[in-house]
This record gives sequence, C-alpha cells and structure tokens, in this order.
Amino acid sequence: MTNDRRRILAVDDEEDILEILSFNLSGEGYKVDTCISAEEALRKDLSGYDLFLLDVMLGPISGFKLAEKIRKELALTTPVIFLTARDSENDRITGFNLGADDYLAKPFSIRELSARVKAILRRSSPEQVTMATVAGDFTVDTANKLIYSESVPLELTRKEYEILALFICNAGKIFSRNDILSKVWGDEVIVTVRTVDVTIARIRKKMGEKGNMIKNKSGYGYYFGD
Amino acid sequence: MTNDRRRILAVDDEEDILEILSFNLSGEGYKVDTCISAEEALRKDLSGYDLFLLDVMLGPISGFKLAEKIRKELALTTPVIFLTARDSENDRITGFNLGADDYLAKPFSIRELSARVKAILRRSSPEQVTMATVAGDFTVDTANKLIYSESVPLELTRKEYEILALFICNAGKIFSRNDILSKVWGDEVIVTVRTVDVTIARIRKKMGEKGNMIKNKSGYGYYFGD
DNA sequence: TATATTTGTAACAATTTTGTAACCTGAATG
DNA sequence: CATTCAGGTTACAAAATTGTTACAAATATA
Repeated sequence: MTNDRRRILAVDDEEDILEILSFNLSGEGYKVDTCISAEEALRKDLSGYDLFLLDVMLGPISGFKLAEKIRKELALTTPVIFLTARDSENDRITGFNLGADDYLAKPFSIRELSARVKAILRRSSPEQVTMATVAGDFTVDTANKLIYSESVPLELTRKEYEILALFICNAGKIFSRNDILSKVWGDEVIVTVRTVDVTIARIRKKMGEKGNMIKNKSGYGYYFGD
Repeated sequence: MTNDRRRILAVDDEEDILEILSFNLSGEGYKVDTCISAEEALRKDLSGYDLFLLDVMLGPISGFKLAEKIRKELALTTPVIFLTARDSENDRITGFNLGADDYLAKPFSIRELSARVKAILRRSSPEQVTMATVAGDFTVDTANKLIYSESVPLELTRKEYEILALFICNAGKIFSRNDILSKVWGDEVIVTVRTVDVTIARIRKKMGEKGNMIKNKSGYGYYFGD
C-alpha cells in the first residue's frame, strides 16, 4: 500500500536539464517531478519530497532564495542539492549556509549525480519518515510539524510546537527550564529562562481546557501527562 | 577502543519477528540481543541496553508488565518501543503511562522501525546517565530525581529529595545536622540547624509507615536503615 | 517600507517550598 | 521529682518558584 519510492523535485529553467534529470533518475527508481521555475515549485506541496535538486540560476527567484523559503518559511528539512554552472567559493558558502547537502557543478556526469542522490537519500531517509507519536488525545506529526488535539490541529508557532512536541513525545518525563532551553532554543542562543514559562503559558492557553495536561513540578520542571 | 554501538534488546514471542528485527537492525549497525519471553529477558542484566523493543502480547508476563518492571523495579529509564498488533487507544495510553517512547503497530515497515529507533536513540542518548541505588524497598533514580518506595514514587520537594537520596545512597551512615546542611544546602547558605529536623519530619510523613526507616541516634545525627 | 506575527522581557500576582520559633514529648540527670 | 536536653511537631512567616499580563523587540509578510 505505502509507496516507498523516493520523491525528488528538480527545479531548473532549462527544459533539457530537467529532461535529463527526470529520465535518468526515474531509471534509478526515483519518482521525479520537475518545475521550470521557483514560482512553479512554490505552488506545489513541497512537503512530500525527499530531495530537492535546485538550479542556482533561476529567473526572479534564485535557487538559493527558493532553498531559503523551503527551509525557513515551509520549515522543511528536506535535503537540497544545488546544481550550478557557477562554481566560485562564494556560492558554495552561500549554499551550505542555507543547508545545502551537496553541490553539483554543471556539467556533471549522470553517474556522479546519481551517486550523490543515493548517498544523501540514504543518510537522510530515516527522518523523512512521518512519525506520529500519540499521548492521550494528542498526536504529534513531526513530518508536518503539527500537533492535533482530538484530531483538531493546534495553531502553534514554531517554538510552541517544539516544546509541546518535546513534551508529548516524552510524556511523563520532567524537563527543567534549562533542558527545554537547550533542546528548543539551542545552546548558543541566550534568552532568559523565564521565556520558557511564558511560552508554556501561551501553549496552555491554545490548548484550552487541555492546557492543564502540561504539568509543573515545582523545583524540578515541566512535563506532560494527565 | 570504546565500543559505542548501541545495544538493543528485542523481546517477542514469535521467532520470525525476532529474526527480522535482529537481521535488519544489525544491518543498521546496532548490536541486537533477543529474548523469546519476558521471563528470559528478566534473567538478563538489562542495565546495559540503550533501547528495548517489546512486543505487547507475550505469554504470562505481557510487554506492558515487563516495561513496568524495567521502569519501576529496575529503575531504568532506558527508552522502550512497543510492538503490537493491537492498536486501540486504550493500549496506547497504557503504553505511554509506562514511559513508552514510541509505539509501532504490526505489521510495520523495517524502514519505519529503523527511523524510530534512530530518532529515539539520538534524542535519548546524552541524558541517560541514570544511576539507580537501591536500599530496602527504596530506589533512587538520580536521573529523574525520583525516589520510589515499593515502586511508588514519593512526592518529594527538592530539598526533601536531596536529603532522602543522600540517606538511601549511604544507608547506615550517620549524618550530623551540619553534614546534611553542607551537603544539601551548601556551605554558603546559612540556615538554622533545626531546619534539618523539620525537613526530615516532612520526609518521614510522606514516607508513611516507612517513615521510621529514617533513624536518629541522639547526639550524633540521622541515618537510613531498618 | 508599512503591517502583522512571533518572540523576549519585565513586572506583578498566585502558589509552593523552605525557614523559624515555639511548644511538646520523653529520656537522662541530679 | 524538677530540670535539662535532644529531638519531634506545629503553625506561621519568609523566600523561592511559577503563572500571567502587558508591552517591547525582532522577525516575517505584504
């Protein structure tokens, strides 16, 4: 029933390149969609892909810009390989800052392309699997970054989602404010510990009467449970 | 030198499933041990594993029961994934109350399994420095800062936990009030020595009839024992 | 750039934990 | 038999922790 063929989206403004990519990667067993522009790509549901192949030089919206949108606005961690004729050190750095997983300069051999695609899909595949963790009436859909309360999705911001997902996926486990800060905000970012309290208050409010499922054990931290 | 391969224990009453699990997870680089029953699992030293995969439906001792024993009697916080054909909401809740980290309904794809195993091991690995010390019917779980009395966690505040943990982990050793003050409150904080008496009275009350296991030797101090 | 949304902070209220003093008990002492 | 002393207990006060609100800063969006 489940089709586990990997889906790849290739975006390039040259029809020829798209054909070459599509033909060859399809032959390797991948399901390949193509777009002739970033705009066209953005109209699609990008969450279902396992890999993006992005040409850097696209019309008004460049491949870099598209990658940035994918990462930041759509919040997808799907791997990206940039295709480009430009090969300056500068471009490389920009690409990797946006979370590019690889970088392929045109002209490239199909053999090289498919090797990189395979390598990247192999190492990234596990996290692309939708993981639904359920506790009580709550379901965490990590692939789409959504949390459902009795089948209704909560309207959570990113930080709120991260915290609640952490709690639900570790129901019963107590997290101190610092645990939460390091897991959700990261270890470099410096914010007041009280930020955690305020964010949790916001989550509770959005959870309505279920808000009291986020418990606090004074002196220890917060946890999820009934 | 150090072998950092993660150790997984799979418990299932179907030989076939064990083989599939063992074969596939070994292929992913994990060290996999298998047991055909909960009883067999309980004869092993379970403290060395990084993850348990437990079938819910096992002979006399179910997977839930086994998980409960692992959590409460052995005081291990090792993550658990339940494998089961049963998929009712009821089962889910029971599983999460026991601290299941995930839940996988049979039949499951190996890909899905390995994704979840990887995800759980990644997030659980750093903090799993659980130290369980047992004395009498009491177990101290230093990782989660919990003390169990006959498998039931005591509702201790921070200071109360610190004192009781000190006593249990050094059962029989006598601590003067000043010993306790310097170990629990620290050397900078200045509080009355009688604070210790009051706090111990509070612990005793929360321990119920077991409260008399905290002894006092007049003129010397307090200690734990029967 | 203007506007909306998200995130961070500070201040204050509510709650929980901790500390103190006073009183009580019982054993040891004289 | 009164006195003293160590420890137990209680009630209340102080302090610490947590909850909440309003607003500022940062970020995203148009």
